[in-house]
Amino acid sequence: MDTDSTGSDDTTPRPGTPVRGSTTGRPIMAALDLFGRRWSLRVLWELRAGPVGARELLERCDGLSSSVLYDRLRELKAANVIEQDDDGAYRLSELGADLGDALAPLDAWARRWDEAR
Amino acid sequence: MDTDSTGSDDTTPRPGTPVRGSTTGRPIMAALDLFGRRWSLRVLWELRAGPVGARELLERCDGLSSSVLYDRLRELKAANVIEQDDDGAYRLSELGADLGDALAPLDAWARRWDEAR
DNA sequence: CCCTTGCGTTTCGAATATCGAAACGGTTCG
DNA sequence: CGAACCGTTTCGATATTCGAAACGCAAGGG
Repeated sequence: MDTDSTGSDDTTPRPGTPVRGSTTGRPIMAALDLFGRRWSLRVLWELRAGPVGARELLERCDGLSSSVLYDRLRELKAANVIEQDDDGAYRLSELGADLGDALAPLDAWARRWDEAR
Repeated sequence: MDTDSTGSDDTTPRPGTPVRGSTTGRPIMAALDLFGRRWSLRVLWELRAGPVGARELLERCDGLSSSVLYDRLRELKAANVIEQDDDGAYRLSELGADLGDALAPLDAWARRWDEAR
């Protein structure tokens, strides 16, 4: 069924690949597509602190269903943002850790957003 | 239909409000919910450069349907991230402009992501 | 041994979000 | 008047997500 052992598929946004809503292939557009999928950013967020197993991710993200979680994990893995260690738990790749850092300003913004409520 | 003239509704994430997937109301969770909706980040991205009309937003975001666009515009407006000027065009609020800045590292990351492909 | 517990994972019908195209009302300009 | 543009709404078709159940596997206890 899937000849690609990496788990990638042609619906996973990657830089250099045409993306939903944009045929330019600009990296930011691929990123906005990938992270615009529900729970995508949240899963990333929960992985910042360190490796987390799939079942614990489900507990931490109340309302996330396992089917969608595994869709996201597949996509993020195919995008080289996360990896899976030998005991099955998921963790950010080197690139993914950078992404976590890139998301810090968003966290800071959200706090200002809260104060301005 | 809607008694609130600001256009807000109880499905629009706001800081201090319980959010899909989290009852803690932590600001970042509300943000991740709001921006995890399809086209949400992209619309924000297209507004960074300045005011844009709805019909032009539709052209810039190939694949975005008008119905969803207006859902997003309503949500972002209710969240005080964007505003609408007198001639109908949309622009970032002060808070929204800060958000645009907070998203810059994501753009930088996406480029590194592209290089590491 | 079996039985329970916890894990990562898959399946599939139901609920919801998004698409896609058409239309409405308003304004401007010829 | 009528064509062209605008912001906006509607609604059936399609895609995504939910939600709960189950599978196979490994570890540990009775």
